[in-house]
Amino acid sequence: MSGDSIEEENPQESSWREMAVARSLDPARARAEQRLQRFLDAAMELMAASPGREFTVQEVVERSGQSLRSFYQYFAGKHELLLALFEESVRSSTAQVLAHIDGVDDPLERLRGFTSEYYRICRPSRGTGRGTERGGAGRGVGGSADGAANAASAMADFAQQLLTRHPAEAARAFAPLVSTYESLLDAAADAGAIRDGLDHRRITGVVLQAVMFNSFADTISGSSVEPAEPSAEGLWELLTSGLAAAPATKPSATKSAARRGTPRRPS
Amino acid sequence: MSGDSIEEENPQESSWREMAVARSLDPARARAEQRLQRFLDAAMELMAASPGREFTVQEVVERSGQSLRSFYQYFAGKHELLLALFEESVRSSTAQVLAHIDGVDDPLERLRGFTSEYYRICRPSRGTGRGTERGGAGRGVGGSADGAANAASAMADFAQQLLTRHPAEAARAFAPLVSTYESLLDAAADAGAIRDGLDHRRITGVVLQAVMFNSFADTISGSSVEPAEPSAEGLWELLTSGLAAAPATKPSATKSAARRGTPRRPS
DNA sequence: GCTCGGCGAGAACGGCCCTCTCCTGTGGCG
DNA sequence: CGCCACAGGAGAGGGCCGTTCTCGCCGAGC
Repeated sequence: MSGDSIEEENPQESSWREMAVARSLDPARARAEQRLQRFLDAAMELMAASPGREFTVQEVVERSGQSLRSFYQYFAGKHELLLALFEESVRSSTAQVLAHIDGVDDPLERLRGFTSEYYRICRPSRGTGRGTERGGAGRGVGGSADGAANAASAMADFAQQLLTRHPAEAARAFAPLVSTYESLLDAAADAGAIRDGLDHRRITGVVLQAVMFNSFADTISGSSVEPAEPSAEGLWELLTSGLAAAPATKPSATKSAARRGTPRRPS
Repeated sequence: MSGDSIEEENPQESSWREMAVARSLDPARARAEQRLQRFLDAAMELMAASPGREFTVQEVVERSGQSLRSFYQYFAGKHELLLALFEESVRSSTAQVLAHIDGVDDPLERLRGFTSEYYRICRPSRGTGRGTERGGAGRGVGGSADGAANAASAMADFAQQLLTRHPAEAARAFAPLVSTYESLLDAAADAGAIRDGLDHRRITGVVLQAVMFNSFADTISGSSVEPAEPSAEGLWELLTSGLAAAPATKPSATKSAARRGTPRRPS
């Protein structure tokens, strides 16, 4: 371990040496990264093109205009491609949701905004709106933010698999989202907006899981795909107030939020 | 739709006709049901034997001592076998959980008992305790309750797939559990134990989903597989009380439950 | 005895992931 | 200008799996 010290030499000498090597390697690296990105883009396009369907490696290869051989040079297997896609999706979703609550100051409101926006993102076939069908491919490494966000719902499909079959990698992939949410919880707790004594890490897991897989709840309860919009509010309201009978000492803000959530379905 | 009325004839004539046909078919039907059950049992044994792993049709066929041909006579595909297994698992889980709260009277306590017991059932590798390795196969159709319950955790693995790929069937399979939970909610609401104005159907979906896939929450938050026991209480407590800052009118039970949840990890 | 339906055995097929080999285009070098 | 190294495309092939199909056995009824 830490065996690179074998090659240590004078700092300045090694520095220009590295520079030279880097200059020689840089184009190669750039090309490699672009090729890799082409695979990622192709996969994203496929997921966006027919959501719910599982693409095949062949399709990715064909769409990317590269070869199977190259694919397995860059990814140890299909699984790694999916993992990379998923990581990027989590990263970009986190960024998007953070941007959404950018101007908000109240910690509880920030928590609410984060939750409901993440809910919206994870909702299938209810993305940012635009299709991104033939979106530009081959940007730099960190460029395609909205494409990733759009595919976030399709990602949830894969998230299950990842969560059950490769928990460690899943945890790593979720890390940015988790730490973000946890710090939002911390801030809310510091402000006294939520109760004390909660295990924020665990709450984070429960909430994110519930939000991400909320569509399952609709399916389980048989309400198919209709409800669409209002359940973000409903979920948030359940999350904050719980089921317990109100002791009638709640501040009125809770009340009004609850009222908006459940307007006696006319069905 | 509703096209079976075409074959309607005189009631009495068709009745003895049916009787005769039934008498002729009955042994055949019995044999058929037993064969079918052998497939189901074999699949359950496989799931119990190596949880998490996905069995193959071949394995089921071999273990059941029957032939591939028979398999496809009884099931349109692997998918239908899984669906049958899943339906049975839901049924038996529902029964088991209902039995668990059998002597309880207080509606809120019944709700709590149902929730936490279902949580326990869905917890992976934390079944009723016994292994059921070479459990008896070939009972009647509705007999193998504990085997099904034990495999419930492995079922969750499949539940995801079913929920995303065949929502209608999934909803049908979940129906008994859903209606049971919903009626528990209704009872609790009638007793004033939970707030008014909640959409019980939707709450049912959300809660069942959260409980069933709670292990995902642990994975997401990175707490791996350690937490085991206490989170059933934690989840129930979150569910009833929510996140909102307590107005200091809660009974002290809430406090003590929360304390157990967050012992400041020494890592 | 002879046929006929149920069923086991298992070959065959197609789709998938992945590996491996062949071969071409390209760029550096004497 | 000829040569070599090598990245990368094309695609055949192997293994696994679900699914289908064919064959042959065996017991039951005419």
